[in-house]
Amino acid sequence: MINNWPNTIAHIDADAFFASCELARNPHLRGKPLMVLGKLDSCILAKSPEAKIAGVTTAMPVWDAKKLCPNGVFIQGDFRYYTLISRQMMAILCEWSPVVEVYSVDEAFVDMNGLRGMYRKSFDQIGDKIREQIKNDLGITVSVGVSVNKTLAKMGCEINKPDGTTIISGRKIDEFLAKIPVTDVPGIGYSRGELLKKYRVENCLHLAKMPQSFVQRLFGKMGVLLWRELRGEISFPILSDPPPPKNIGRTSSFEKPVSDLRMVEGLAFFHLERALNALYRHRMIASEITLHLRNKDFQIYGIPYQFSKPTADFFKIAKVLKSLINQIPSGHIWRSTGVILSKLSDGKSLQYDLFEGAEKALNSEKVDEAKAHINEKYGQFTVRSGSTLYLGGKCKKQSNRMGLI
DNA sequence: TCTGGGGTCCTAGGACCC
DNA sequence: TCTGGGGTCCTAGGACCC
Repeated sequence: MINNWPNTIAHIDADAFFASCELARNPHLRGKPLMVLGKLDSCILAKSPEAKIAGVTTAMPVWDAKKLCPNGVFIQGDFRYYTLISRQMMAILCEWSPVVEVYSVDEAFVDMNGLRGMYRKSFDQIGDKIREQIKNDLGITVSVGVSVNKTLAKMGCEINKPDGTTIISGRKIDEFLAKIPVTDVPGIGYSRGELLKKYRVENCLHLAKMPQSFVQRLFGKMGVLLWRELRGEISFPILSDPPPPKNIGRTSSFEKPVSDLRMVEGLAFFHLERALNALYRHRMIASEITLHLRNKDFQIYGIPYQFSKPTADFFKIAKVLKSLINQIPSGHIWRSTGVILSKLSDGKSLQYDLFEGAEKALNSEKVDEAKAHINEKYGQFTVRSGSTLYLGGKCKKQSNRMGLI
């Protein structure tokens, strides 16, 4: 049988995900402007439709949102709960297709090839059924876009939000692109948008009809990949097995900028534990650590250190971190700090250094493994090192505010 | 826009080698 | 220390995403 859909991908995107999750467990708040915050007195991470109508935007500072919505409901984000709902949403998608790429906490790509025959339904009907099932089971709404590749599926998903299904068939691509500004293409942000404006390329159809040499010259390799997707070709296949991370970083701001290096040390060690928990979860080891700092003018300082061989040993890494903290230039006021573990490799290739004593290394690893196990089961900071106490009683508060305990 | 935290990919250019 | 040209590796920084 001839298949006039050479490739079919769906993009599923939850509508105002964090806010929808809160409304699902607090139905009495429906109809009110609701906003989810990163931490207290910070910025808005998600908002209900009512808050959106009032003019609240994502990343807006809380005090501005309070002016727009004096009677609004402000809720501190509960990322563990959102992760739980996210997993359930992904599980529903896996019931529909064997190939699902989890793209972010609230988004996924689904391989739709062959599903039409299997379910004896149109793509439109399948999209509607998926939305219906997620709404009934989880109490949140999602939007669905279906097209020939990821970029077009994602763009389609955006135009019928919330709670809509959009199909962009191969024949309808040009008609669709003509209505969409170039800055709505995922991969074209502010600066690429500004550049295209100078060439008077404003809608996506215009961009898709430009010669390849033009996009190559302007945006290099990435530009050509995007341009091909706009033309209905495939540059980005679905990755149902996520590749291992290349870096693991954990950073955050201080409540107020600080110059006291003991405060920097406390927060840096706090983030070292978080980063190592993630490293153990992935069963990986790191060859490099960078102490990450940002000053009050938003300039970034990174102080890197290369290990003689890849490691995941807490004590070894903590000692290095301490030495990096001693290298911090004086006379600065810091607004954020953290730790980045990079040059990661598979932990199974870990070789013990005979010269420093295999027994010590094994014991140290046992402690780390037990800690990771407990933290995985009972929460991230059930067991942690004493170094984070430098936060001077603020550690618990800080982590509470990030919704991590 | 007065700015949260966690990532990825690409590119230019310097260091180094023959 | 200057003189060539070509290759590779690495890093910093830009741009973008959610």
